[in-house]
Amino acid sequence: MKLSTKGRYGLKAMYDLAIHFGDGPIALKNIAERQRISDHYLEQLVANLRKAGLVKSVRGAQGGYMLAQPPERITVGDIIRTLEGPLGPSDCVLEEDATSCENAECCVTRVIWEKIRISISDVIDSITLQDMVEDYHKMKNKDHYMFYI
Amino acid sequence: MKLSTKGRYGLKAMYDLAIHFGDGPIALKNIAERQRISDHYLEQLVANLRKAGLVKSVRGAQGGYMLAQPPERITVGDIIRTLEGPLGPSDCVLEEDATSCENAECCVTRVIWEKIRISISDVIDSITLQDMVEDYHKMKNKDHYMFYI
DNA sequence: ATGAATTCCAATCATTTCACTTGGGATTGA
DNA sequence: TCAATCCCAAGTGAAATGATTGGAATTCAT
Repeated sequence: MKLSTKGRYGLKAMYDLAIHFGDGPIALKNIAERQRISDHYLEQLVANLRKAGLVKSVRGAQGGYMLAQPPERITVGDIIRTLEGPLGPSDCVLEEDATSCENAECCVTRVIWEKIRISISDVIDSITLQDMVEDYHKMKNKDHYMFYI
Repeated sequence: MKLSTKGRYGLKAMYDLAIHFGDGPIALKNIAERQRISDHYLEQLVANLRKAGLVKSVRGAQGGYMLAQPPERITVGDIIRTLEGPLGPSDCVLEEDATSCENAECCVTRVIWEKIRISISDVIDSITLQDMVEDYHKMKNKDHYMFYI
């Protein structure tokens, strides 16, 4: 019941881009260093985020990535779903493409999985990158010697 | 972000035992047939549930398993945690043995994982096997030709 | 113009996890 | 006594995970 590194690294990278929103393109190498992620691996994740329209890229020297929309318009759910696929603790309750089960109508355990799925969705859909940026600024004020992560 | 079959099959089996609570020992073979699970695989799961004190066994012919406590005293969370280990979308927020991260204090993404973990716990800790048995009886009344799953 | 920095793309790979299966031994009721 | 059951340990094939490798294309700075 864990998220894979795709979702975890991906959110870190998007958070990093949100902190630097408006600063022009940010090179993947810098994000990978700050967040301590293999840059080649991060590249694969960001490729998916780009295809999903969440980031845009600038090629060539001094190129990099930036959020395709302002931080308040991108939710944690947008990012996690892009990288992990449709959510749900069981295939029979996935947000999309739920595996049809002939007994879905009378499956008592299914009701549980659905509740879990909804509770997770509620959390991730209610948090935007802007919320995270604000958390960052609060933390920065408390302990001014710490850099964000 | 899925539960493994351990948690899913395990909950089905415990639900089956809850339906038959008070009927004496239920053979694993019967549970496996009704729930359409490999019986040898289920055996491994039930072994863990027994070690955790959630079921008790009767050996020999006409033996089987039964809930060690009444259905209202066993939660979905008890079962899932026994079979899947401590919950959490990331190692850094596991219910037990959270991997200590030197930056935990100032990690903004960690806050998200914690919220997800709590929302899942809230769901699974609030549902008992008795709740599921009641769901079963409601469904049975609606469509009396259907057996539970 | 050139070259360094960067994104883009495709393939490969080692390890781990998953979901079982296999093969038996121990216990007990009929 | 034997069939049914629980108990136990090990093995296994397939898939997923989390990368690494190697290079092509693009662009800015000089």
